[in-house]
Amino acid sequence: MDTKVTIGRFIRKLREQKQLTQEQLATKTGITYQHLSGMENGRENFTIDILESLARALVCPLPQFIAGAFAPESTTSGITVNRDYFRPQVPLPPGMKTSHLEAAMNATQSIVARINANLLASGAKPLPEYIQGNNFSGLVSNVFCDALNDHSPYKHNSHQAYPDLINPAVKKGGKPAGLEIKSTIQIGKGGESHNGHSGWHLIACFQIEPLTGNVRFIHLMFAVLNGHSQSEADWTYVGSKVNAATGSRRTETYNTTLAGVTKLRDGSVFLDPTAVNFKRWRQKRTGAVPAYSIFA
DNA sequence: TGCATTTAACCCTGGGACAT
DNA sequence: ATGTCCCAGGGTTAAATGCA
Repeated sequence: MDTKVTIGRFIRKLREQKQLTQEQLATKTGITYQHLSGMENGRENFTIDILESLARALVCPLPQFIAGAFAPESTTSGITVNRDYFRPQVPLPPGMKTSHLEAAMNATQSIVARINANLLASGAKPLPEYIQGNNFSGLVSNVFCDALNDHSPYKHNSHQAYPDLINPAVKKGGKPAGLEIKSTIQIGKGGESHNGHSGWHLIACFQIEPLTGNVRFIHLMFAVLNGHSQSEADWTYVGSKVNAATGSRRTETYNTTLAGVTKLRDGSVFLDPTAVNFKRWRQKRTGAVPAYSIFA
């Protein structure tokens, strides 16, 4: 679609939402209503100055204004993950397939994009700008969990219980196979949690597009980690400390050790090489590099 | 070698459920 | 009311690495 038409339609949409006539908006903007009409219908060009005035009159910051105008297209294109980035040789939890992951990743990206498109279309900010960063990652983690529930054999566990997901069809020692999900924006971070449990873990790294607020998965890694109480634990206890200044107590936390992080990195099942430069990551392992590893 | 960039390590935040 | 167990994570910076 022609850019003038796209922006023009968005101007009309915002104007109607604000219940302004063309004449009223034109007066606020300092242009004639004929000029505004021409812009709304994609006939006339417009300068940056006029766009700024329009955005101001419509109470929508210019960056969000531009993003909003183009957001509907971003919800229908460019939000599916690149299949070439999957590494099918990497071992996955029992019953999990890369096709399940692909569907869940696309569903997650799509949900966030649809929320953002609605927000931007009404002149609001994209979703991540309303939410503190760590909590937004929590949101992504929750949406991704639900998408895996819908698109894989791994189903919701009970609320706030470990692990996040279980595969009831695969039982080991009477217990269903479990999968713990973490999501983060920090590339290659490994795991940081508050339980340090044993079992399958999935770390999903994503990026946030600046203007649209949409998310894009760039790295998924799987590993079976040893719990903090095991002899060769993949977690290190960080402890519960009191901030002397605020009195705030830090929640008990476990970080994955470099050995645990190496296991996870070996299990990189999806990696966008344009966003993740793993070649400089450190490793700590006892045995040989597995054939499926990105380091092999 | 010196500067720029990236990573690993460490410190930090919010909340709820439940037993005592 | 308090403590302990869970849930969800990010931000900063010294050190390591890349590169001209």
